[in-house]
Amino acid sequence: MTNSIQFSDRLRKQGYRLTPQRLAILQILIDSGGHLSPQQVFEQARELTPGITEPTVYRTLSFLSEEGILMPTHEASGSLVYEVASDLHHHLVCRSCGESLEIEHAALETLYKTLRKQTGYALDDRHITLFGLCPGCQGG
Amino acid sequence: MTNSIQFSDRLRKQGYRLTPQRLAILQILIDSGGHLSPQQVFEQARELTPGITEPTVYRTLSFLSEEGILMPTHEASGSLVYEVASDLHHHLVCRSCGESLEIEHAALETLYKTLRKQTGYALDDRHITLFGLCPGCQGG
DNA sequence: ATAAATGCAAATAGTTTGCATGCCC
DNA sequence: GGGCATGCAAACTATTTGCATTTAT
Repeated sequence: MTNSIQFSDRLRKQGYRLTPQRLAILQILIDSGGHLSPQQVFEQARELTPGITEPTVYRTLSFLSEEGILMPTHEASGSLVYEVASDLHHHLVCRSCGESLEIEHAALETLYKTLRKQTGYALDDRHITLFGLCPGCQGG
Repeated sequence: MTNSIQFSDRLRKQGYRLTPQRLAILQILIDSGGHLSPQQVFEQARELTPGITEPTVYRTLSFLSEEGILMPTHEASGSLVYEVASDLHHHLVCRSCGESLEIEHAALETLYKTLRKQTGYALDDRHITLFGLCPGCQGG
């Protein structure tokens, strides 16, 4: 259901332009179905729009994030990745094989509430990446 | 109770050397009582051991982390910080004023167990930084 | 004495900025 | 046509590496 067309009018109405570079970058993130680093996006974008440069990729990723179309996230490893902003969800990543899994925000709701009571802090992280070992990698 | 002397013998026995730079960096982290970035450590270290260089700070932070004396952590902002490795705990940071709070690992145990059941993943993050608004910053 | 750690300099990786040109609307 | 977006080049920041020298043991 997710496609780039639905963003077209929205952006145009705000006076922004739909360039091939922007569409390519958005399409790449949509097709990936997950999160990609700026460098990964750059490499894939070169195939769709030869001649595209890194600054454009970085600027576009920031732009689309400001528009709420993408969501930037820092993984625990410190690396920055982007993904299409959709429903609130978080990630589980296997330290061993790198496999990752989406988890619903509901899974964290309990923790948020508990901490709210204990500390008064109102947590608002919209995306957290948690690390561990997937079932397949736990075998001694 | 935490001081650098307890690490001395341990390191020496492994054939490592106790240099003024290493002791200074460790002391800085101990005194800070929290987490510091490599740059912050560097700035403070220059006062204790003039002439110290950035590569030394980076190498020492890595070294002490490998020895299990320090714990490196990536905050959600992507910046790398170090702190003295001690009991398992996590951090709550206020997005508005920056105030931070330690929370016990127990607070996350429930979440870990729930996710274990739901996904099979064995979570093992030993330090997570969560963001939100502290009580003082929640007021409209 | 000797191996480990430091300082210096330079390389590297990732990201950002300034500006003239190009192109979407 | 007008202004936003791009490409190019260069600057920047944080971090890492190589190597000769120093120094803790």
